Amino acid sequence: MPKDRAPTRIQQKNRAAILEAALNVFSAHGFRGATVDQIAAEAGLSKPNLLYYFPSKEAIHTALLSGLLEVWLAPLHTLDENGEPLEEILSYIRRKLEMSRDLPRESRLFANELVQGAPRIHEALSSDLKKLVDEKTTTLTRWMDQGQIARVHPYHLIFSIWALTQHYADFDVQVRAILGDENPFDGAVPFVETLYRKLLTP
Amino acid sequence: MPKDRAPTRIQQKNRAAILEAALNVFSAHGFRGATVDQIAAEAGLSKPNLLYYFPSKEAIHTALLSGLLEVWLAPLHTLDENGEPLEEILSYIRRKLEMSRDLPRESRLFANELVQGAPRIHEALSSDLKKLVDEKTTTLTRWMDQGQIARVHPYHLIFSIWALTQHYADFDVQVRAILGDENPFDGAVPFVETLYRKLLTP
DNA sequence: TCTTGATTTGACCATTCGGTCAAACTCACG
DNA sequence: CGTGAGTTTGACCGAATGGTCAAATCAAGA
Repeated sequence: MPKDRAPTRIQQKNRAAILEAALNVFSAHGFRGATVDQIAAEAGLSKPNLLYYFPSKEAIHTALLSGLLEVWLAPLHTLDENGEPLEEILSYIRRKLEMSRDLPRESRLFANELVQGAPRIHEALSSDLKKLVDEKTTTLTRWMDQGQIARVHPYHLIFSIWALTQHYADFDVQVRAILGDENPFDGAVPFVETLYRKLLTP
Repeated sequence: MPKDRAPTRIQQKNRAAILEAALNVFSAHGFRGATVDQIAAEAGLSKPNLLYYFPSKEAIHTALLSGLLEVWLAPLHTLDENGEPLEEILSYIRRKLEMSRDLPRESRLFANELVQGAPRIHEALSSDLKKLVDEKTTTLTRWMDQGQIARVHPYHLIFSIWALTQHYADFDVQVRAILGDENPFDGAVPFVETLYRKLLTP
């Protein structure tokens, strides 16, 4: 394996290619369904060469997940307690919808992991994610106490946003099977916006 | 393999045990992640004995999916065009939530399949499912035309119901990691009901 | 250029997996 | 009981898979 000194150009390029390929393969087939050969082929490397950069299939998956968790939670981080409540929530929702549209592989990577019981990220859920959500629900609750948005169960409000937005990435095949040629997001954006305006307007 | 005459008691019992075990294993690990040995062990049979009842792993999966698709879509079938619109929709939603609570394995079985592109049920999506959804959106649209419920995009209304209700089964680990000991459905039922009342009240 | 560490690979290995088969066992019924 | 169909299994097979290793190749600095 490469020394843990400053990474060479080749190391940077190959590590990036591997993670990109792994994102394709893991998100499409799940951890167990993905093969090292498949990832190596997609990254343009031989299998032993790939295993020169990451010690195991599991290590690739872990690196991918932990690297993307930050990206994945970024929109919720930006929910600003000092902003205008309804607009803050709506712009969070819009960003989540954009992520479903622009980063569907990332969404499906997490969906695969979660639906199978999150064996590899259970830890992060009950620590990092819970902490972040608790922090933001505090803000939501304050807004409700001040009558700036309608009072609803704050945790379920967040769950509903996740469910509604990620549905378009995770279950894309189903959505497209029903909508046909219509672009899902053309209808989804105004639908979801209307929904949350009606729900949250006091 | 057993003759296709009237199934014996043993055949009935073993076939049922296999499908039950397969539901456990496939819903927890996905198609690729499940092994025939695992299913056989859970059904209390040896592997060759299991393969005496079903010709292959794929055949078990197919039998399971097609058998459950009917169950899965039953609640939407019962949406009655002659009923009271909002109550019809709300009782559909309640039934879907009950299914997430009582049949989470079935939900995750389909979720696993869908998130990986539905390679084995794509056909059923664009025929049976689309037909059913088209039929019901016609009813929804008529209700909107008559001003009995608010006008929203009918397809996205259905997607939102699926997303919100199935989320509690499919991403159960995540929900529980955040809610802790609180029973998810205690909060989900009133939350979702409020949401759709506000959305759909004209 | 030469050397040394970084990179790449063909060959190989152990294990797992889906599936087969012939032989053995069991059950229902005449 | 006896017998034939229905049921069960141990042993086995070929392919796929994750991973290893020694040897070969490459690249950059002295």
